[in-house]
Amino acid sequence: MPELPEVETVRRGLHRLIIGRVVKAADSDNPKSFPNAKHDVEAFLIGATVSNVRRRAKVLMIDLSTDYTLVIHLKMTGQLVFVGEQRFGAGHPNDSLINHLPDKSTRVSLTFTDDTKLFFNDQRKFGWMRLMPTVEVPNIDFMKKVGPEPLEADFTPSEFAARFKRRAGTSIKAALLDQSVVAGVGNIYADESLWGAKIHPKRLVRDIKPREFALLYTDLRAVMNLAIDKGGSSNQTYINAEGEKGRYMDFARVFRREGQECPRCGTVIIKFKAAGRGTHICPHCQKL
DNA sequence: CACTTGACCTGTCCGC
DNA sequence: TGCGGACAGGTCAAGT
Repeated sequence: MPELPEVETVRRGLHRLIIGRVVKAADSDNPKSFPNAKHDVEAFLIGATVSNVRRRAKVLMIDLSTDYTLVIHLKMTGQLVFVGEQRFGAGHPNDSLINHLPDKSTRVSLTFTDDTKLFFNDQRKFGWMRLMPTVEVPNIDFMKKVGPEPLEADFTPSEFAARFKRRAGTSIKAALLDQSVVAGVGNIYADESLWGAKIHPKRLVRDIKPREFALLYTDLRAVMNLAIDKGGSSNQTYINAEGEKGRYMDFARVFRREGQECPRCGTVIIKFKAAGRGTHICPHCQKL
């Protein structure tokens, strides 16, 4: 699923819903989804109070009163869904998304002392949840190499352009997807921002002009901020912490719009493979 | 080092 | 209706 805007949407929901709740039980059916030793879970998760919910790149961190943290990566199909005091009534839009939980994709279930629950669902099992000391989180390999947060106020256009230097020989799309260049960009917002900046995804980084980097910086931030505002993109499986879909796909300009007209010039949008991923462009606006 | 490709999984959709 | 293959919001460990 989830790129920065989707993970941020989940974070905001969890921040509102689970802080202060106390963990009573933790169950998992899949060691790869939750590879923690039982004695650690019993010592540092059971009985712990949720103190904060943070995000770095596409990684979520649920901080606990025990100075341990649940670190979570949703990868392609992960969901974190809170089921509260009352479930939705039959006929409610979220009814079918939440009321059946847990289901066959549930990898981890947390139960709080008030009997509310947090489910980690993940159809493809790529995602994971790990319990570790809070001070150790910055030392995991991913955190050490991940690039800056693109939406931070102090992230400048010149820093953005400079981060690409190391990837001069690859395509701009591959570089955008590289989490060590800039944090949080995935396939949807790579395509959307490259369309905004009128850059063909297969162009080499070394051939991108400073003026084009400036446009890409501006559009990437605009697209991600809009996506957060719309609650993310629900292309297939993504839902937020309350089981709701995001609405950014209603605003998408090229992603998954092959065969439809470019909203800027009317040329038919095409799809092909770039950087190993399905890629969408306007062939008139984005020339190689 | 920098770059590309396959692997990790399950489910769905599309063409025959 | 069945079956094979391609494909799906992401990283990694390998290979060159």
